[in-house]
Amino acid sequence: MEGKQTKGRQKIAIKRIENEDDRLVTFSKRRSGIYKKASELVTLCGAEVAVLVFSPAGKPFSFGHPSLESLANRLLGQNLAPNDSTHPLVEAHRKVRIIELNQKHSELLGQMEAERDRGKALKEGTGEKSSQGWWEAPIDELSLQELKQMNAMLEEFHKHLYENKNQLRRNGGASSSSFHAHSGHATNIPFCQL
Amino acid sequence: MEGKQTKGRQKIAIKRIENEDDRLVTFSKRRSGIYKKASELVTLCGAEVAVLVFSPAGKPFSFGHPSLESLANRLLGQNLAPNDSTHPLVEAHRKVRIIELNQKHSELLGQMEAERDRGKALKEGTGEKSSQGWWEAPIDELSLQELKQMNAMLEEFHKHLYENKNQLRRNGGASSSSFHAHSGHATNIPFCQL
DNA sequence: AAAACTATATATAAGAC
DNA sequence: TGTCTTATATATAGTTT
Repeated sequence: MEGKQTKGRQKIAIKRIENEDDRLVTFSKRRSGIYKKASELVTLCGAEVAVLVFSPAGKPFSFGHPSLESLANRLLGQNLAPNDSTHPLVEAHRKVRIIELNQKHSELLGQMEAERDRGKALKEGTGEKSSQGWWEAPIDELSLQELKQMNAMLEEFHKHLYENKNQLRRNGGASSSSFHAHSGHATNIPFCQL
Repeated sequence: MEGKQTKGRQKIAIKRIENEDDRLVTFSKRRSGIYKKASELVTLCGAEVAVLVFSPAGKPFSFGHPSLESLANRLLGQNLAPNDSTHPLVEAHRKVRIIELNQKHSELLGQMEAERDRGKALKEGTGEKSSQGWWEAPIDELSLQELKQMNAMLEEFHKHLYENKNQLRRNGGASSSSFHAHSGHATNIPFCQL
């Protein structure tokens, strides 16, 4: 008699969901959906997948088959010998890497500063310049080696997130103010939520 | 009059696809699907997502969100004190953390047993969803500072890509055979188009 | 804030090109 | 491997419990 019980699934535009409640629910539902898809891919094709998600509030969630942690662990775990936590070679390499990064960073800083002054390029450009995701092409060519490094970084990243979240946050203000507006209590972070 | 033109989508069990061709096709299709989902999550909820996938052959693919690199960089940059790269306490704490992670991991392994992926979402098709790059939203919230770091990170990342691309690739042989059928020329990679 | 529940929008298995 | 099509399996928006 009455038309329908519910409106059923409605079409929505792929743009930020303004209503906070809806956004949160959607975030939760879709995150689960992605995990499911990921796990199916693993099972169906024997692939390995890791998914890292940060809620808009800044909380980390992740899913991974051998798992993000697994791979990172294997890597870090090695140097993680019984007595000596950091393998000298690894540390050394890392140090160098960081120094390089900093240099690179400085250079870019200058360029971007100029860029910004000339008219905040990134903000308004918006549309079409993104015809092809920047990660597409290059990533395809990544070596396993690279990926491992990236994984290790993620691991590190996560770890530090926990350690630092509540403590060091006086990093100059600027850097930390961006996201997670509301007090990130985040004392017990769901590490790998399935 | 003939019944149907095709059988349409058929139900399949979530278990390894034995036929290699089918498996590869499925891997490709689903990977794309996951990337799309990931990008939608980013756009809809302002989340940050990174997906890392290894094809059964060992070839890496990924879909990434800026914050990954951005945050990682900020972190690494920190402990990157002028003189001492690894603070003993931090190291110690890390060790414990990893052990915990491993345990956690073992537990989870039992529950999940699969995850994998596939990619490429916004690319080009479907016009409308790409009206706004997935990174737009989150980027808006990023401080210039963040952006700069992110760029540095990406730069570094890409650079290594090039350097290693032709060299270390003997990772088991299998890795190179799978995808990227067409010669990955990829000489001029679109770095980070802002 | 989680489950359940529709009704519908999407993703995709099969094929064909 | 990419692309397209078709018929169907799934994911999920909106609502309710």
